[in-house]
Amino acid sequence: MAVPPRNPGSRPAPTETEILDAALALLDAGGPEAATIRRIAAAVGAAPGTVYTYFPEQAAVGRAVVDRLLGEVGRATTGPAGSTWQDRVEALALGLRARLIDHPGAVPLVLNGPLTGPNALALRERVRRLMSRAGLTGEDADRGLYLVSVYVLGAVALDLELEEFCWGLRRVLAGLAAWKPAGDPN
Amino acid sequence: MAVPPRNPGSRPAPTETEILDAALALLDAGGPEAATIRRIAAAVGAAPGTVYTYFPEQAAVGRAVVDRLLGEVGRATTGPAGSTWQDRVEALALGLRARLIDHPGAVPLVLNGPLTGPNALALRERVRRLMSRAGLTGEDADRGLYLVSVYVLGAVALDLELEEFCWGLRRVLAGLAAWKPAGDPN
DNA sequence: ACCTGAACACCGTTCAAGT
DNA sequence: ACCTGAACACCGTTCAAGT
Repeated sequence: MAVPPRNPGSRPAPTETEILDAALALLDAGGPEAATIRRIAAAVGAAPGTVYTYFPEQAAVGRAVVDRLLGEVGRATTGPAGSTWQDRVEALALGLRARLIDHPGAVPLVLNGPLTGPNALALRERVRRLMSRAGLTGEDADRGLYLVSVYVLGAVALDLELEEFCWGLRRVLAGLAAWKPAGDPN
Repeated sequence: MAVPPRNPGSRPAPTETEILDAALALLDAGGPEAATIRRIAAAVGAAPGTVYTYFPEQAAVGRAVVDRLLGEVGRATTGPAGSTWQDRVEALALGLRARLIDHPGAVPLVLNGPLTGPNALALRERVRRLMSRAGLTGEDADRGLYLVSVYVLGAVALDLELEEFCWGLRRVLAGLAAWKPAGDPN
């Protein structure tokens, strides 16, 4: 019953990245229920307990997957220089929507978590700056950010088509634009 | 080892209502993970398998709980006769928010389901009629309904305070009101 | 220091057996 | 016809034991 230190000739110790890759693949293939610790471990050729070397609990794996997706949104969305804040926020919202639709199994993870990973915070800060450029400062900028976040997450959870999504998003952004300034209705 | 047909002197066979009561109580007390089939059965003094006499699977219990909550929203919200459609929609939105905040453990159930129970459909029809009164007809009424639903669910998922919630909701309704009509900005 | 794999305390769901 | 409770195939998490 001698146990080889690691499966001989097989993979070396898994990377945190490999674990997240496996988790996302399971999520994509089998929905939110499929990314179990045991299956993730099996996918990287390790014992279940090994996952706990990298993450303190199952939920932490989910949070890391979510933050990776948010990082991709931030990296993929580079607004054209001359665009308005609405266009830039819309681009980020569409990017987030696209990532979530690519990985529907991850949507429940996004809806449950408090979204406090580093990429989440960076994205939040970025949108806050766009909001303030729109005249929404301080608390109003935060509220505007919440409004947009809420809209995107809810729209994905309710399976809005792209057309409906854009229809509503523009309405939301119009509502925000009309708020502070004295109204310049062109 | 003779087994009495039912726990002697104890409860008779559980009602569907009793099962839903127990599920909601567990949800309230212990969050979304707590309402397991086994615990629901224990709470009504029945064997686990008994639950399957009433519901074909665990998810069906969750859907029934959600539809009960939506029914309460509809029954509790009777708009004052002379109010505008915005006021009525806002009242329904606030009612839904209140129910969900009373039962936070049920929020994930609302976000996952397709919301097709009878009470969900009735509520949907009611909001659709309000929307059409606002000049949003046909597809636009549906989109407006989606927009409001999306907003409420997302706002609850992200823990918006009442003040933020109303701030955003009015912005959303203003965006809707400004859509079809030629604009009567008072 | 890190990994294994057995063990613990749970799950949802099914179904033969009882009444 | 309906309910029981054992059984099956899973879970997340812990931890002694090995290297």
